[in-house]
Order: sequence, then C-alpha cells, then structure tokens
Amino acid sequence: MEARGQAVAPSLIGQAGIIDDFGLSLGVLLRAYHAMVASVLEHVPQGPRGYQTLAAVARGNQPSQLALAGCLGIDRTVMTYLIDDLVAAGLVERQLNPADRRQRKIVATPRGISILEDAERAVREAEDRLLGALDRDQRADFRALLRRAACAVGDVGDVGAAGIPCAD
Amino acid sequence: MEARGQAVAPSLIGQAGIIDDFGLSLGVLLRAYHAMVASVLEHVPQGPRGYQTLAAVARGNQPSQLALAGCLGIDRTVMTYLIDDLVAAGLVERQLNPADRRQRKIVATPRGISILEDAERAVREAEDRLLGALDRDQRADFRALLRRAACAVGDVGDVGAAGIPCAD
DNA sequence: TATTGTTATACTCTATAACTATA
DNA sequence: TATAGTTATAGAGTATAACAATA
Repeated sequence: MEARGQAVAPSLIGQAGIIDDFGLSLGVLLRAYHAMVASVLEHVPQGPRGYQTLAAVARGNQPSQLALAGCLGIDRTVMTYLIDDLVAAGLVERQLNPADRRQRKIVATPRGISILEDAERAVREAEDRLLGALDRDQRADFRALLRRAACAVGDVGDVGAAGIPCAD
Repeated sequence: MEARGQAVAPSLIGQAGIIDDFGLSLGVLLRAYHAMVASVLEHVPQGPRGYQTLAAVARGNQPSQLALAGCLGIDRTVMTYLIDDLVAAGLVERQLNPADRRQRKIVATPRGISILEDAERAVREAEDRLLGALDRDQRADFRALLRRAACAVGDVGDVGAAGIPCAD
C-alpha cells in the first residue's frame, strides 16, 4: 500500500552500480524470509523463532533452557516465554532433571514432532520460493556458503575454547 | 559472558545434521554483520541504517524522503528521524524541491561524501572479516547469489508494474 | 481530495535487574 | 557463592494515527 505512483522506486538493491550493499541485501532477504515463513507457521507459536526452538528441542539434545537459548543465540528470559507458548500449544514439555533440579530439560511431544515435520517441509518450500531467482544448483551453493559463513561467526567470541567445534 | 562451563553449547548451526536451518543462519549472519559494522561506523549516526541511507543519498538520485524510504524498505516516519540525525552530523542537507514544495530532496554534503567513502572501505573490510570462513572466490559467489536473491524479493509485491526492473 | 513530511502514540522485541529455587 | 529459571521493568526499534503544508 505504499508504492502507488512513480515517485517511490523499488528496492535499489542490485540496480547496476547504484546501490549494491551486502548488509541491505541480507536484511531484505531476512525480512522476506520472516514474512514468507510466518504465513506457513500458523500452528507454531512465535513464528520462525518458535519453529527454530522446536527444531532445536527435537533434533538436538540440550540439557536445559539455558543451553537451548545459548545455541539459538537468544536471551534466557526470552526462552522462558517461548517455552511457555510452546508448552501451551502442546508441542513441548518441561521435564525436571533429577540430577540437577535447577534445570528443565525440554522435550518435544508427539504432537510437537508431528507439527515440526510438517513445518520443516513447508518452510523448506517457502525457502525455495524465496530463492526463486536462483536455479537449483545456485540455491544449493547459496545454502552451503551461508551455512559455512554463519557457522564460523557462531563460533567466535566467548565460546570457542570449551565449545564444540563446528562440524563443517 | 554466558558460556562458561560445558552446559552452554555454541551455535548448533552446521553441526552435522543436528540443526541446519536457513533462517537461523541468515539471522546469525545479519546479527554478526550489525555488530561488526557498528564498531566501524562511529562517525555515521544510526549505524548500518544511517550508512545505507547515506549511500542511497550519495549514490542514488531519489527526489524525496519518501522515495528514499521506499527503496531502503523503511517507514517514512523512521526516515524523518534518520535524516534529522544525518543533518545534525553534517552529512546531508534537506533541499526544498521548487517544482513540488512538499518534497525534500536529500543531498550529501562534501563531508558526507568523505565520511561515506571511508565508511564504504571499512564496511567492505568488515564484511570480508565476517565471511572469513570463505575464500576469495566463495565470498564473491556468495555476494553475487545474495544480491540476486535479494534483488528478486525486493521486486515482488506492490511495486513491479511501475517499478524499475532489477538490473541483473 | 491526495501526497509529503512531521509529530505523537502505541506496539513489539529485546535487554537489564531482581527474585526464587537449587547446587 | 554461583547457577537455572522466572518475573517485572526499561529500552530500542518499528508501526499507526493525526496533523500541517502543498498539490
């Protein structure tokens, strides 16, 4: 509802040497990703973030909410609300760790697993639509390069020494 | 200051089949980008966003704040504050368009151009550090694929018909 | 009547601090 | 004393609505 006349130009990204900014492209792509997967994640609370958390719960093996928050790069206070919503939706459960009763181990319910599997398919399709300008090989290349780059930056900083190395 | 013991794992991204999420990788990379360039853009108000706006002002030729906002994908109300700060820093000026006195054409000052040129070099170096896990050819590939993908999503929706086609 | 720019307001997301319980 | 989790509060960032000036 914004670009009506000819006054408002479309994105300048990629327009032959006018503006070709890496950060802007990254931001545009992430925003478009959020918009696209949001419409596909109606059964998952908190959209992409809830989906990523559910996937980390089901596919990973994190012993606590804190560990979960750490590996997703979000705050532990945010994780509380996130888990609250996932529990309310019946997708995960909080289990007390008998060995250390301060920790809550988050496990996916059967329903959570089922929803996740559907969501993974739908998200994958949305991603391919998002990368529609690239052909199959280019999409695969882009995914691989993105993964490698993100993996490397995820390892910098305070982790590293004690950290599990990024299996490339 | 978070991962001390062995309880908190580093990012799960890329860890051999545990979690390999496109959206998570994109988010991680953008956050790291923001952190990296922020430390490099001390002379540019509003960090990456101010930098992108300054670049759009200097490199593009947008007739109004609204056009500027449109091509950067931000709200016109945000653009007002952004321009306010860039003007206060002496990097751009508001010029009234005599042909349509509702519009303000934003132009870069000599100081703005100078700051921009320095910033562009510094940002480029920061980007290469960010993509340090990729070699030279891979970085070039990644930049090109990212640009093409972002360009395509930037063109969808309300623009398109009236829009300038994305010069690929 | 519609559009540009501004201002004020509200809403969302995230970060900080304080608290409880466990160790 | 330190850590896991929760809650409350505050701060960014962003979106919505109302307004003045101009077309």
